[in-house]
Amino acid sequence: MTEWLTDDEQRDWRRYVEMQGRLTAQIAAHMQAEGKMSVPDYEVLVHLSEAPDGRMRSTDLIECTCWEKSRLSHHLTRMEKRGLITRETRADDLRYSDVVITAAGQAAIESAAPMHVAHVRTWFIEALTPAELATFGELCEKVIARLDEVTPLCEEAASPV
Amino acid sequence: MTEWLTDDEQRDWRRYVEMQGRLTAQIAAHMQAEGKMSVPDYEVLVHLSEAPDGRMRSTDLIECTCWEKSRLSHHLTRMEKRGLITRETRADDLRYSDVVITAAGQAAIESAAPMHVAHVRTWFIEALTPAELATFGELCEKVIARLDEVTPLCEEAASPV
DNA sequence: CGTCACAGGTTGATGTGTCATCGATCGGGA
DNA sequence: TCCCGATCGATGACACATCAACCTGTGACG
Repeated sequence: MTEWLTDDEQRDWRRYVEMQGRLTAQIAAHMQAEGKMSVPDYEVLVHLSEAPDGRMRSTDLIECTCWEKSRLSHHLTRMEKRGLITRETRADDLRYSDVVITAAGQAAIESAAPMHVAHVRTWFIEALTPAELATFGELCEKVIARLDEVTPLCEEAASPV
Repeated sequence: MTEWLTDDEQRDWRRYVEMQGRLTAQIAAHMQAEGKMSVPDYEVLVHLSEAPDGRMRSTDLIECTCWEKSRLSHHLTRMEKRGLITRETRADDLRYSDVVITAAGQAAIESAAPMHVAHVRTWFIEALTPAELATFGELCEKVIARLDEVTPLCEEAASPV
């Protein structure tokens, strides 16, 4: 309707943007410095380490992470180079390939996880009371619901003509 | 204290992570597709277009954006190549240089701004009631306060020994 | 007047994300 | 049996972010 935001809307939007930028940067920097890995590395390793045999198909990793397949592929190449994972083509269907966590990857995730949790706790969870945190979570959920609802419409609106 | 998060804490943290990832991706993708520019382009152009004469020193842009100077320099190089800005060394102090928005840059920002506002409105602001938005903003503010408070301590804690 | 520390700004190397495209394999229907 | 479409995954080109090193005016201090 309106073309611009009200002062209140703008204030709250900018607060969110500032918070998310700083929180993301803070966590990424410390993960890199102390844990010797990037946030994306961490994400992949968490999923792998929770999977049976520390092994998953690429397709399932895409599902878990919501990444694009090319991003995953590139990232796995780099992680393989660093010795955190290996790739194995599946015998039963040659199109698929398994991603397997290595011992080094396992060790890395085990040392990084508690640190990451501590950071989330320090910079985010402890900033709010339990009730506030619950409220915050619900509001995030509402935004997610909005995205769920709106995204398909946009996809359709963008393609025709 | 604890090494892991409670179920509630984890749920709310993951909601936040999902929301922020999807919202960021959604906005960036549409800015690129419809506005023909990236979010960083947009940020630079907004500041320039608001400055008198559409002109600012690099140093002041760094101040506004909170970017590293090398990031700004690289990005300005790309924007210059795309014709959105030009650079001019200042006559009075050769160390400084001015960044100036071009007519094309002005046109680009003027067409992109309402679109960006509409997206923020659609995917974020309208997902919440005004009261909820205000609450959300306050909670963000609390997290920011936490970051303000903790960051200097971390800097100190990270360096010694 | 030197010279020297420093700040503004650039550059190159490296790691990362996205897009478009491609090669290969499987599964189903003529 | 043979093709055909769909799917998995990889790749190359490019945009972006960070780090470290660098060049160069300026201004302060001897």
